[in-house]
Amino acid sequence: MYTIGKLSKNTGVTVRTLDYYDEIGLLNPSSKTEGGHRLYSEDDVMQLERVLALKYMGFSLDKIKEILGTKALNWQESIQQQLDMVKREQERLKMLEQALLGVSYSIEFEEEVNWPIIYRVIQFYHQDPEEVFQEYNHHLNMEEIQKLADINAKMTEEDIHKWMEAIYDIKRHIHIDPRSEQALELAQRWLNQAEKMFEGDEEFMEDLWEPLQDLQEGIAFYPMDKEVVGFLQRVSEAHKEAK
Amino acid sequence: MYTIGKLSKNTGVTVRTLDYYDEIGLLNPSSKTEGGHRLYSEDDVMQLERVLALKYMGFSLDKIKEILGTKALNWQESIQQQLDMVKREQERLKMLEQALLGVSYSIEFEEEVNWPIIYRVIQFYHQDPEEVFQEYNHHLNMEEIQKLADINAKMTEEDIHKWMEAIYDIKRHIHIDPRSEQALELAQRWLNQAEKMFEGDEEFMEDLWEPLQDLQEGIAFYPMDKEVVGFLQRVSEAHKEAK
DNA sequence: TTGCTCCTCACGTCACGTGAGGTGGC
DNA sequence: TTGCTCCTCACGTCACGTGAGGTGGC
Repeated sequence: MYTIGKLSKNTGVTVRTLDYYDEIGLLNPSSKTEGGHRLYSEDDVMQLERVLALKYMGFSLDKIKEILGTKALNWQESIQQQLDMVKREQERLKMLEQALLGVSYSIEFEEEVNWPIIYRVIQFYHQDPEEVFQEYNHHLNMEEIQKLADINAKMTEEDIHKWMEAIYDIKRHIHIDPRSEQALELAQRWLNQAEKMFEGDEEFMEDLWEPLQDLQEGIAFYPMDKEVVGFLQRVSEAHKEAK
Repeated sequence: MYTIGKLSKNTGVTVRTLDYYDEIGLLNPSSKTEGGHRLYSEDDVMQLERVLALKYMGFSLDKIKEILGTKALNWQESIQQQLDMVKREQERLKMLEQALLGVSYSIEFEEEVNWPIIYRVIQFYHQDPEEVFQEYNHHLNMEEIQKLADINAKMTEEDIHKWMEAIYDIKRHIHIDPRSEQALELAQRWLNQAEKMFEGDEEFMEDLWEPLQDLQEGIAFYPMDKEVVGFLQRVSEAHKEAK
């Protein structure tokens, strides 16, 4: 038999927590002293261990009560629900991370806080992953949109950084002579990063080039915009002529 | 000027939420009617948009109030803090996911809920990722422990499933003749999966073989245990002799 | 004037933390 | 008997949701 204090010390759970579990009927001590002090048996300790295990698995106390109270419970179903929740949360965090990185890099490259850009980044990541690219649905079929979403999801921190760096560099030199060495270099750097992200799938990149042209206030491929697309086209044409 | 209802409709934020933001001083309407109804200006709308953007980035309302109230705020620092939080949370979810999968597969293969195994899985994932493998620190150096932790972190759902399947199959046939075809097949299946997880780094696998031998009640490489290690050794020796 | 909108309380949420003021147990 | 442990309230947390009961505005 353990007093509440002993049990607390042995398990690392606070007295208040045990008190609360008693209050909500999750773990009632199997006996009490005459004075009303709680006494926990070995079975109670086992029950507590089960509670803690389920808590670690992310179940709510209500759900734990249900799970431990039901004999023929469908464990696999409960676990599957938890797994679904974990996966949704992981996706949400992934988007949040990309949004934060996007905002961070935009501040880094622009050297000031640009609210419209923050809104665009947020909007971009706020939607459902697949909805983001729906604006291309005039040009691309579902399979291609899925491919785009996958590429986006796979972008690492470094990818996002390099991608934004390349584009901001172009924005800073948007008016230079497209036939110059520097212009070619800027375009080349952009292309290298694009190829890395698209894993060398040049065919798909070419398919995307057309929709990019009438990218209006499109926010996909942030921070690409019409100016940058225009620059890349000028350089590309200048390069073709030179050959 | 917008009434609270109009603003609510335009932004999708509930009236109660705007009411609350007024209450905590996060967004006070810039004017009121004689009767006390709130009137929001265009500037107020802008402020609300900023609040929503920051909220999406995961900041608390208190923190948002601080960010929007300070002129020369260190944005990068705040964003970095958020990113750190996101990363910690992602790690936690990754461990939670692996623990849930471990429990799910243990129920699937054992066809019943085995609490001791659940505790072991939970304990295994409950620790800090690198602490988990500290029990090998007599045999491995820090670099190798890090390598082990990396391999563990990279295990996909399918890896966990196949790994556990291979081991449970061995447990079910633990007493068969190590020279039999079936024993060789079981060992081979285990080896294939191990090689896949270790990305063919056979040298490292051999370094691990020794510590595995005196795996006491070790919980790493769950659900490996001494019995399984013994089986694999018997098969390996029988195979060498046969050659 | 009649709806509709808006107002201000006020309680509930989830899993406890943090006291307060009083008593049990060795 | 003296500390220490334990007891039962009771408020606070975070960002609102959900009423209740009453008034403003076109």
